[in-house]
Amino acid sequence: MNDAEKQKLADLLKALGEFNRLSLVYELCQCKAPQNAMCLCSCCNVDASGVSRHLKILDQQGVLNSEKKGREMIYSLNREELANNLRALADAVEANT
Amino acid sequence: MNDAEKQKLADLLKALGEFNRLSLVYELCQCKAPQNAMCLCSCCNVDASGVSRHLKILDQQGVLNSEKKGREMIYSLNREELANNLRALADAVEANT
DNA sequence: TACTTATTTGCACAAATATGCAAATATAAA
DNA sequence: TTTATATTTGCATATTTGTGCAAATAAGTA
Repeated sequence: MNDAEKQKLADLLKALGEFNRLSLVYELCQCKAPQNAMCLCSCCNVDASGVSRHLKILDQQGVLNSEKKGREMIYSLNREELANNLRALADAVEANT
Repeated sequence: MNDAEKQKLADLLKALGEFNRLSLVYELCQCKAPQNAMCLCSCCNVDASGVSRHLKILDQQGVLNSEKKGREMIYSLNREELANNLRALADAVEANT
């Protein structure tokens, strides 16, 4: 793994490694249907602008899928990619044992 | 998942989500045998005190096993626990799909 | 058009974080 | 005991990060 890949993974883990952002991930985890940002505010101890910023960070790291629908932003969890990234690290950790 | 568990997981992910600490994890990943801190310095862009601090953080989050041996601290990767934590999150992410 | 709602952005600020250096500590070796 | 090596800790500092508030933007509704 080269430095760029390692930095990318570190950025992903850092994005997940904040309480309110992880709460957003778990909240979206429970949702069958995509949710708008206001709907996600309730699981967080931050105001709308804070939620917006957290969602943006998660989106930038590929954790979320986002789509603008009218005046709303609709988010859903990018389940497969996130799970794959986590499992790849788990596999690496157990390799060379 | 309650708040305490969520905070614990966030702390683990944050510990992993820093470039030099993730480098240490990958370095230990390659090692068959446990390593002392000086030996691990080489994979990091920080001096010995910085490495010491990073290793302490990883240790506190259960990522590493540590043992004092003479004047050295010997570290190894807590492979199974780390892999299990990552896979548990991956599983949660893909649940309710 | 005017009004409401959803989201983002600019700003300020407090707290956390990563870092290097020097000193302290611990332990092995001469 | 003196010296060398490994690690930790205190301190200062620069940077990053999370946050709220108010204003700006975007888009639906009356």
